[in-house]
Amino acid sequence: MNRHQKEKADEASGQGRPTLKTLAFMTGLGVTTVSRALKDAPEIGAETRRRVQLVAKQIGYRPNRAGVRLRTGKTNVISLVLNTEHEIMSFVSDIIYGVSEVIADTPYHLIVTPYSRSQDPLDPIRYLVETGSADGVIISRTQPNDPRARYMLERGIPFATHGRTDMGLIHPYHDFDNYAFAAEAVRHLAGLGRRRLALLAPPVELTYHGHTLAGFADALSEVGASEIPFNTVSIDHSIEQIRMRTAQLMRRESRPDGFISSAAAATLAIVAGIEDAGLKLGRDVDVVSKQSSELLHLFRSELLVVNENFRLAGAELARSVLGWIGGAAPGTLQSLSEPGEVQAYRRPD
Amino acid sequence: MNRHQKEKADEASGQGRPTLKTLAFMTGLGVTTVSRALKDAPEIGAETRRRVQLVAKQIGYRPNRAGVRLRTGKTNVISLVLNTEHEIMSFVSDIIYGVSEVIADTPYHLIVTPYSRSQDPLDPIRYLVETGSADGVIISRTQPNDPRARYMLERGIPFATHGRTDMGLIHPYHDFDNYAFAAEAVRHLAGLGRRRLALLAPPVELTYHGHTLAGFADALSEVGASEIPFNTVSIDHSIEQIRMRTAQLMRRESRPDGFISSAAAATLAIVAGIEDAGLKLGRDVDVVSKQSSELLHLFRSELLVVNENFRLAGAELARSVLGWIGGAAPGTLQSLSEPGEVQAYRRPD
DNA sequence: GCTATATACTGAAACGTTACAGATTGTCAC
DNA sequence: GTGACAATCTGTAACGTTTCAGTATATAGC
Repeated sequence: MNRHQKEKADEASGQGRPTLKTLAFMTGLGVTTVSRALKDAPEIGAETRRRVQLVAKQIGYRPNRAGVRLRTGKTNVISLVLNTEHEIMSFVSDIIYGVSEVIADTPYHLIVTPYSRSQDPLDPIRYLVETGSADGVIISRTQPNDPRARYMLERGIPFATHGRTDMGLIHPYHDFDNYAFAAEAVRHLAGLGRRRLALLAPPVELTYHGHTLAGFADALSEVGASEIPFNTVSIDHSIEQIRMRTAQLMRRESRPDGFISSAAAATLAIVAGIEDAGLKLGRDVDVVSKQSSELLHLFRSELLVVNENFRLAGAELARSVLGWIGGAAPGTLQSLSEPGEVQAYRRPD
Repeated sequence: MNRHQKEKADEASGQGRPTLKTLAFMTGLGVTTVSRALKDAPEIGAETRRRVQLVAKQIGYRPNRAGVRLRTGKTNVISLVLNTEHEIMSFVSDIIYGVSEVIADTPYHLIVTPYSRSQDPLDPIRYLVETGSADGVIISRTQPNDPRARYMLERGIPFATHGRTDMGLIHPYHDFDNYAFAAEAVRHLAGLGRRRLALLAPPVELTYHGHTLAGFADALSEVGASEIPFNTVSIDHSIEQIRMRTAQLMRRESRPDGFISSAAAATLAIVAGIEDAGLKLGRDVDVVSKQSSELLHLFRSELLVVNENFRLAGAELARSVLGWIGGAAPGTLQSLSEPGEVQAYRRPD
């Protein structure tokens, strides 16, 4: 053993985190061989492969992310891009948990990339792409003509959108079927004898605003009910504004006898507005609302709810992005979640 | 210009992402000089420094994270470690937004590291430390004797805890003053003539369980009120269980005339339980609850609330970790957030 | 006994960065 | 004119990984 080799050995047996060099020294092989043995390359003997993998497991070898990333450009990172002002609360944590669930036994890390209202929504995307900070991206608040999706499609970076686009371009997405939700809600209200329905919709710029309106309109004509316009507010407005507008609406002669709400927080405001006007839920008016956690029935037992599972959405989105990174065709990574039945309150046993 | 230099130049002017080499070529300097000029090293001439920085800005140079990380070990990552089952929803997103706000104009990225109930809470921490995946860590669900804090303290990795420990060890934290919250709540209820108070506390293993109980007990004896034990459930229990236990309690002869609740979701269950027992909020019993968003008053206007700002907590936690990374003394990075007044509902104008 | 070919392994280079150890000037004291 | 010293800049090596271009040995064909 010459001086050069001696030094190498000394380094490799040092107590720092084990590297390929450590493994190479311990097995008596070259780093190249070790590197290949660990990824089951065919040109490595079966016996050697097993031996290397055994030693690696024994000493708890874990590839250095910076080394891999520098050499290959692979970051092993998925970025979830969030709007810090608009995103509804519970929504966010559920999505995060869903994503986490899926990437838990992969080498991927989840980084949260925020942007605020004041910024161009493209800013964080540009940052991610320009700096190569992620292998895949998940975005929400998807628009029919979404510049972010277009941008990422142009650059060839894998992504998935929460909600669909409408640009004639194919990309992975997960969406809740808001057309079906609105239509079912209308039918349910019609079944209760309600005939004059108001819709508190998502903000116009988002794709699912259109879906929701279409489901609402189609079912209205199907059941022969009519719409009471309520489009001066959306679920993005403040609780106070929604409450006030609802109260105003309910004091009119031509008030609705049914509401459909696209978000649980907004529903609280609607109910408050209804009661501000001196009317009673279940008697003067019925409300069907989406919710993502089972809380609305505690709020008012007269509420009618449809559940939207955001944890599932997060999981599906993560699966889609990983699939695209893994080489699957984007068109095969799209999913739509169907709403369950409209649920009335059932008293606990 | 010899062949060797020519090649270098060709590479450096290529259209890939600019690196130090690109800058070195453009300015006619060496990479070492450029590297130093960018970080304002004193041995670089003022004029050169300006020139390099100007060019860097012009062509949008951004240091390659993998390069820095490999060379220095600095990850520029803060990890937020979350329990995917227990963490209350809105809570999580607010903390994330708070952290994001603070690290927005730093080179730091936020990664979310989840762990589930089935796992040892130390697992994710060990992973982060062993793989050197983060420069700083934020943990929640802090316990009086917290193995995670102890572990990180031993390894010398900067972290901050949401909630305090009680091990005689010094580390950064941010906490809400739950002692003051419980005490104020008791005083407020006593002021309304309530004398028999029940507390729905945090789970026993968390540090703030103790704080809350202490504030509750101290104020009880101060105002001469008594406790109706309600310790078969905590805010970690399911909505259904809390509701059922509350209803049971309220049907007893010795029922409380006041409740204090440490979490908004649990408060919904308490109110439901109260009403299940045929009693009326504000008449038979008053409830003081913490909340992190202004929703409880919409739920029942009779509720009394104290606000806890989790976005602020996230921001403080991020500042603490960054401070520690930056070399500040851990003991100077501790903060306690005082609760505001107990708020009754005020009708909107 | 020779070449061709497959098998199993290896060293060197490169990704972008920073730290170390110089190298080249110019200035000043004497 | 010489030595000392500060000011400013530079090349090389290293972090851990993968890829490229081999090398060495054994097997087979003829």
